[in-house]
Amino acid sequence: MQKEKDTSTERSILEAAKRVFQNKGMDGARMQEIADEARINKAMLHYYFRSKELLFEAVFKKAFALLAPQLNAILNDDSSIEEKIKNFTTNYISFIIKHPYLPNFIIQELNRNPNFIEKLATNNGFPNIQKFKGQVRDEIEKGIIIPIGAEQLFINIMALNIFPFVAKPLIKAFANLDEGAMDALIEARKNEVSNFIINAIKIK
Amino acid sequence: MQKEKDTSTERSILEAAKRVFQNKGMDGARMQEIADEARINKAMLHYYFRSKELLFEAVFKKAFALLAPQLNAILNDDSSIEEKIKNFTTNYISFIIKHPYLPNFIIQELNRNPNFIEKLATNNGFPNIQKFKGQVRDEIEKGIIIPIGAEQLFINIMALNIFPFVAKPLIKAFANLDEGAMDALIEARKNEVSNFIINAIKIK
DNA sequence: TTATGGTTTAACCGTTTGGTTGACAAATTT
DNA sequence: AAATTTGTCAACCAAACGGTTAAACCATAA
Repeated sequence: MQKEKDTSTERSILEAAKRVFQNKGMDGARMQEIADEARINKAMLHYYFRSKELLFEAVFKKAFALLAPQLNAILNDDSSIEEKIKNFTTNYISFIIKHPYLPNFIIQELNRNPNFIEKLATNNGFPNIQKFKGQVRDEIEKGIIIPIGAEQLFINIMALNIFPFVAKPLIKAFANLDEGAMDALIEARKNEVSNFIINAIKIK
Repeated sequence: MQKEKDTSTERSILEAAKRVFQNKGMDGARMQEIADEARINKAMLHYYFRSKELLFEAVFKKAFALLAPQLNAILNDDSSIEEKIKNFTTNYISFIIKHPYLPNFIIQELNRNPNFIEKLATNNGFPNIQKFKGQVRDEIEKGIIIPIGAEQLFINIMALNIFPFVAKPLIKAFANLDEGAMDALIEARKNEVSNFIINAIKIK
């Protein structure tokens, strides 16, 4: 029929699979539901992707490929740490507001199967902390920021940016927030978070 | 046989169910596996808990009941915010090191079924932010800490404490850490995190 | 000793699951 | 236009699933 490698059928399967896997996870997802969502026969899923496992892998890799460049922005960019934190925080939160399912999906499935990350870690473009490490040491030496391990700072930045999306139902309940108030809180974090981090590490 | 409400069988089912549910989640867990783990017949699971759903609820509520008092420590305690942050951080991280599965389990299952939290929110002892809110406003007025929304501060504290456990596989990969190095990093956070937060909010 | 009532088991059941098959339709090649 | 390849479907399958049943088991009370 078509010669394009990306058949329209293949694309609609991937989109449907993305929606279902992200809502229900690997274990909770059903092949029949994905087929219905894509409005095709269940046999087609196997024709294009052979098995549930492989279809899931395709979806997962695509999701991860979306996230990775965002993280490389803070790890491999050349600007100062303060600038990086400001840019990353605004950009990352805007990005996740558009893909709210993403962090949860990746974290959940990586915990289910930690070896999974090895299938990704070999790819080039996989985020790596080396350059960031050097930069942190540099700015500490120059007296720009207080002494802190690059790994700890990196964890803190990730945590403050990602956690609210992951723990949304929990936070909503503890703080008595409805959906709208929670979204407003997250929106405000675009500025709040970078100020918080910079306050914590910058020498005035 | 026994008249105790907590039969040894019931206890061993709950323990087995905890292990299996925490590793595989509600959808990934199998009743047969729980039975094998508890070394009893599968029918016993239904005899004591009627259905998978109810068994899961029992495990989930128990897990949540373990976590809730930890959070109330920071929300409803009377000491100053600085003291609370210091105590909470050390205590909470020590606590989670002993129950590393907990945050992930609760977050994962709450995202799968957000209505679930309503079954818990009615209980007394359910964490609530009201008192903490007043305290934050107070210390801001007195010039002890910088202006910050209580909700934002609460999210930040939760994020910095909990996130590393939730995102462990991801962080390990990005920072090229083996299990031991990662554990050392987390251990160090008992002090790191409270310093970081206090640096960020305290007026010197 | 024998009823009694909670506890435990092996075997079973209907349904759902991921996956397969074989026939057929629509392109592509010859 | 015939032959071949690629795409699509309804029907099917064996295995796994959560849950049930009926009979056995066993400590205690009568």
